[in-house]
Amino acid sequence: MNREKQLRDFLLHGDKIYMPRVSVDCVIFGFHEDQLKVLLLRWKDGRWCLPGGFVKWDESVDDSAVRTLQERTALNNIYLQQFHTFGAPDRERGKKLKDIPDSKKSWLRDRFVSVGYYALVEFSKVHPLPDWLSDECRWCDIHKVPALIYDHNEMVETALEKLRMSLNDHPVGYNLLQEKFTMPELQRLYETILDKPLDRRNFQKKMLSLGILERLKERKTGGAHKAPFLYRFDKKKYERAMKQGLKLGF
Amino acid sequence: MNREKQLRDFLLHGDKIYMPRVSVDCVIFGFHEDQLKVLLLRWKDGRWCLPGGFVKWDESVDDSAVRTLQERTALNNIYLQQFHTFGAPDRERGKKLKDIPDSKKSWLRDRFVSVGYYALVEFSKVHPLPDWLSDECRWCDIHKVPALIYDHNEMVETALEKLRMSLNDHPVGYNLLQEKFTMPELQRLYETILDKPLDRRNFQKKMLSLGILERLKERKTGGAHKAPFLYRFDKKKYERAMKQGLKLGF
DNA sequence: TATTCATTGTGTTATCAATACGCAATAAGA
DNA sequence: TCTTATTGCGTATTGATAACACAATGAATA
Repeated sequence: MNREKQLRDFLLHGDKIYMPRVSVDCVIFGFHEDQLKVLLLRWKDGRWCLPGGFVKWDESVDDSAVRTLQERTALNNIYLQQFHTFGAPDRERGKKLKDIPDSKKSWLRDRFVSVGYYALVEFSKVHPLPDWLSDECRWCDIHKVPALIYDHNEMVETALEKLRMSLNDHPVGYNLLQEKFTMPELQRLYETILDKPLDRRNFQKKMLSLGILERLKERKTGGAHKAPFLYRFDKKKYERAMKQGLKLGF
Repeated sequence: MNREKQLRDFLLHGDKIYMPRVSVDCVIFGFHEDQLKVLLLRWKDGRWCLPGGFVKWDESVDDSAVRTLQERTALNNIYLQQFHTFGAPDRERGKKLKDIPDSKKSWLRDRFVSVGYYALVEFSKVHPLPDWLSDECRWCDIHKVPALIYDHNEMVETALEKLRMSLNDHPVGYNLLQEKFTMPELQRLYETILDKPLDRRNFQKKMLSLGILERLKERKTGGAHKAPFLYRFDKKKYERAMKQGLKLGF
């Protein structure tokens, strides 16, 4: 079988391409139907995990995260942020490599330290792709993440905390929403990330006061009530405001 | 010579104790004479670097940072914070291992990824100790850091940025100052870290409003002017306030 | 067609925090 | 004793945040 040969070759000779002891894992956030989502992989043995990968000898750790992201989402120019490195000695304890011949000689045998990144992507543009070890790659509601391998649940938690903290300096809506969006949509994004309700009117006031939004003439029709305006980020004003550092203060 | 044998043994067999490819570097901050300081090492070849070390096979990356700290400062219970991982493929380019026999076989040969930590210590309690590769371990003013090896200058910059950002959530004075201190001393600490002047009266008002300081009956005499009160942190109130998250807002 | 209803857009007011100062008290030196 | 730089405490002003009122709208319903 071809895949078996591929796996065996990876186990025994992967260290010619990849640096041992260091890996990368990505918490990829998306926003859909008023819910914050993360992208998960299901291994052939049924267990769930975060998208991740290894670092090539001649590439930076950051670049290996970019590569992982591209391979799983088919997206370029992704907003990516290193958030923490996980280095417990037993973090990969488990049945890794079990039943695989020659695994004792593999470069994967001993412990790995993993550098965690989180990414913000536009949900509708993503086409999730499983890797060659996985059967499935799909979005999962942030509140319904199943048990993941190793310390990956902790990674999701930590990534969400860091995302929350960066909320005051980085208008994450720019990366998570579609180009055109309504004020209620933007508000629900913030409410979902912060996990608390915000006053509708004060939220709108604060967002508009930042001067980074452009109101379009269109409205979003089709809803059952008053049609809200559509907005988009004004890229120039957005970047000018970012340099001076936003202060949202939620 | 004994030291040469020790070095050779470390180069050839260190990987029995230490995990290759991953290292740890520490930016150790202290505060003395109104200046923020970092602890630096001078190698036998004259170059300066940050205190760092390697990760034992059975210890966590965090623990290896704690061990490094203890070995350089002879302190326990140090406030330590992982702040970034540095993983450029050429970050150790230079004359590492040059002129050392058998270096081609060493586990140190290829690239390392380094996990950066910063520490806050009480200057007066530290007894800087060089490691076995260094001649000297001493404090250096944050504004006068010389050229350091590899990417260590970038590490200092990044650590300072992160320290600044954490200033609003963590009253760093608790870790950097002596037990008893005056309000002007606390203010100058903040001014040094933020690199900007603060209004004396508003600073005092805000600090006292946090309710984590205890004013002592003593005053600090000996100065050329009005004797300021001495304060210390009220540990219970301090920790209670920390759980709810301080908001300093400088 | 008129009515109902949930939702949106735009205010106003009250409260709290941050900033900019004024001034008396004080310790050391002249 | 007087001067000087500094400390402790206080107030006025400004600005931001939080709480709430109300008219406008678009679809569903009677």
